[in-house]
Amino acid sequence: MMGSETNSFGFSQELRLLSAKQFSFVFADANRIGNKAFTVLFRKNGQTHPRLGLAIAKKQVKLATGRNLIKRKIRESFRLNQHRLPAVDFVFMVRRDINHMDAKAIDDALAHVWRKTRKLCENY
RNA sequence: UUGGCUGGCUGGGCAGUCGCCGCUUACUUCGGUAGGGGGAGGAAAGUCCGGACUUCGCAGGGUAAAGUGCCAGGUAACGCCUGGGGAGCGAAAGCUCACGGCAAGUGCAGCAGAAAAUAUACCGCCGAUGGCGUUUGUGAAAACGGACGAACAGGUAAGGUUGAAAUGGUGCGGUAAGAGCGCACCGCGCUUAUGGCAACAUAAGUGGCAUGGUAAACCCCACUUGAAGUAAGACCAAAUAGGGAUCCUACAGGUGUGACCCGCACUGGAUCCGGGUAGGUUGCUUGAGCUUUGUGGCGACGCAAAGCCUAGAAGAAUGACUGUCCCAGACAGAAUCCGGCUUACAGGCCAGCCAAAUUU
RNA sequence: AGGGGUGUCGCCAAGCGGUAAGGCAACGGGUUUUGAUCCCGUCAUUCGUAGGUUCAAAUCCUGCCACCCCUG
Repeated sequence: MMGSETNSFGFSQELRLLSAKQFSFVFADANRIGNKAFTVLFRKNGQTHPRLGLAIAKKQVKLATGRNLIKRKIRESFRLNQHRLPAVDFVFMVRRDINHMDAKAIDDALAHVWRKTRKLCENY
């Protein structure tokens, strides 16, 4: 069942939010999910696939290595789960508590976000 | 072997699967597909210095401002590095040092202390010399002399409890008391000689102490510096607004350069046309490059030859998962590029040196 | 990425080489029947931190740390 029409688990340009306009579109009228690690905004995009945008603030995560690590984690998880997600645009923002979390806790937080999104979108 | 010092290297390895960003080759229905190959650091960091590169009117003169500060060398350049000198620390190997000038000028030093920069007043010491007082000797008297006293003139800077710092130090002589007043040694200054490119060192002579401290106080001396920064800038170009180039005239005023002055450019009129915001392309990686060998130099480093191409993004790429091995992986992520400095850093490896103990 | 600035008591701050002002707040006491007001007293051994210069540093110099602002 997974990946019935597209077998690829790639992460190309179409799956990302690229311009400021696309980000503004999400911010203008967004649904909000939160947990310990993230605040996630999402909005239906009218396409056949979901898209991902990242907004990892320097204020929340000080070190560049730390920010890179978080972005990689999110992208990786999104890449592997992309075919189970509804066609919405995501914008991920981080909370300060993420500094004290290990890799496994961040994975759990991401799984929580994907589950919650699916549930909310079924109600549309 | 233990402890210490110095210099350098390294910064998890291997295999598989799924992904990301350039390059290159082939195919292509021009969307892509397949193969090959590459893809963070020693600090990529702080932005503290120095350059390259680019633009501004091409940076000329003077002032101001800022920086550097023993000497010599290295370098594209430096506030960096190397070697040397001096001072300090250490038993040693070795380490540390903003290390020009207060005998050009000005300023500053609370409290305490006699006094804080002027060698003089005060306390004190002396009172030899001169005068004064008392007493006494000689003498007829004038006068002359002796002893004692006060501290009037005067001499003196030895001593004076302080302080961060007190006007060369110690000893001997000397004296009324004292004093570089004299002498010896030490310190300091000056002169000469020798060694050294020089900083400086050594020796001899000489002065009789002059030159207290503070320039990370103003300052003086020597040397250096135009400014901004790749979001610099260049090119292609929807929109919108009116400007731009060339020639001529004027030199008053205004505007412009990192601050000011000089200097310089522009502003006026006539003639002729294209302009440049969003967005895109470029700048963008071959470079004071790396490796090896030889060679000159104590060394930093230079020279020569051969070989190599080693990230270039634009929401921003190196990761995730699984297995396995070990000592269980620190600090940390390129954004124009180099040379340094500074700061962070689990551990591991190599070389040289010093000390102690032991063994041969 | 580049450029600029600020750190002094719980808060707002002055001081810029010689003993760290002041206000608010807090605490203790007085006045008052009680409260408010008012009055008196207490409150900084290391001025963000580590060194250096000086006899003496919050102040001068150097290196770090934290926070804030500007350009786009």
